[in-house]
Amino acid sequence: MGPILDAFDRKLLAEVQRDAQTPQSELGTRVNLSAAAVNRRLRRMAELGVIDHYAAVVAPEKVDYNLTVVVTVEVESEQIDRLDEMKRIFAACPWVQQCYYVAGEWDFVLILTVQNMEQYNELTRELFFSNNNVKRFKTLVSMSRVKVGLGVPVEIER
Amino acid sequence: MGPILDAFDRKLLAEVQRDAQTPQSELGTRVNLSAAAVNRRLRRMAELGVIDHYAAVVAPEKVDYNLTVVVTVEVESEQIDRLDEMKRIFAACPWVQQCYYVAGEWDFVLILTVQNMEQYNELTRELFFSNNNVKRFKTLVSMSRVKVGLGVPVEIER
DNA sequence: TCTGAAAATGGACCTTT
DNA sequence: AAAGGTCCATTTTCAGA
Repeated sequence: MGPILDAFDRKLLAEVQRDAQTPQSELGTRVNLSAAAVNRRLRRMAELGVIDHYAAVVAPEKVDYNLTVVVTVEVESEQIDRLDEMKRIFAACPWVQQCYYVAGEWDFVLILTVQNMEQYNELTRELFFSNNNVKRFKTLVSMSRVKVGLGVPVEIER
Repeated sequence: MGPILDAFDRKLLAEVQRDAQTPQSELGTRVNLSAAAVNRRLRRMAELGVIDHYAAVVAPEKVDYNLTVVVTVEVESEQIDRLDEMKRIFAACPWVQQCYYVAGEWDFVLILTVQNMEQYNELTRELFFSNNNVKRFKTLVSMSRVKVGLGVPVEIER
């Protein structure tokens, strides 16, 4: 599978990851391409799945979600179907923004966005205490969201 | 303080967090509002900063970024300016997608997106080993990104 | 809420390499 | 062929009545 993206594509990706509202004509002047070419390239990358989707990014604190919590979880059994069950539960929880199944000292890492500690306490009961496959979990309360994004550094060479 | 969002706003937010490309007319039929009303509400939320920005979401694996790593970091000194320096460094690193300053057993949690282990090794040298304020750090390699998003569960009641 | 203007997208078609 | 550019139709956004 050859390189799918050229330098134009990468520059465009960097731009639309930062701000997807920029008109294609403006993107064109920035990367030195006509608006039509920009349009074709963006469409192509969407079709390839390189661009998965476009999304509005909401500021949690503006909607009273002031608490971000990182939780590490160790499981009791690593049996496939029990793991799948946990993944399903975590993924389905609206307060769980991210869930990674990891190798290392822990089995899962979760990023939760909640309104307050009380809400988090409720969630711990729901997600961890009442789940008999959770051996232990550790809570790290975020005091500052230093950097928050999902971007991919497509234009970086190394 | 917090701007008031009604049920329409919340439903709209949920929609555009999922997919920001949906035409406002279509959003209108979904939430039972005219396209113009949808337009005004979205604009208002953008002005209030509730909607911070719009972004293209790139699929990392399609651009050869197949490795997600969660790193916990403990610092040597919690002196303000040394912490600020670290935050600055972490935030400036293109491979660092997220950085949380946390309370608990660790001081920082980082989410990194890299192409391979070799690249991660280089980064550990750059970010951790060569930083004399890093006391220790722990690496958790993601085997599966069970859920990945930045959404806020605005439409959930509790 | 409706109407219409302005802007942006996306296709047709031709040119360049 | 593959990709760019120009032009034009269609769709979408957005302001005024």
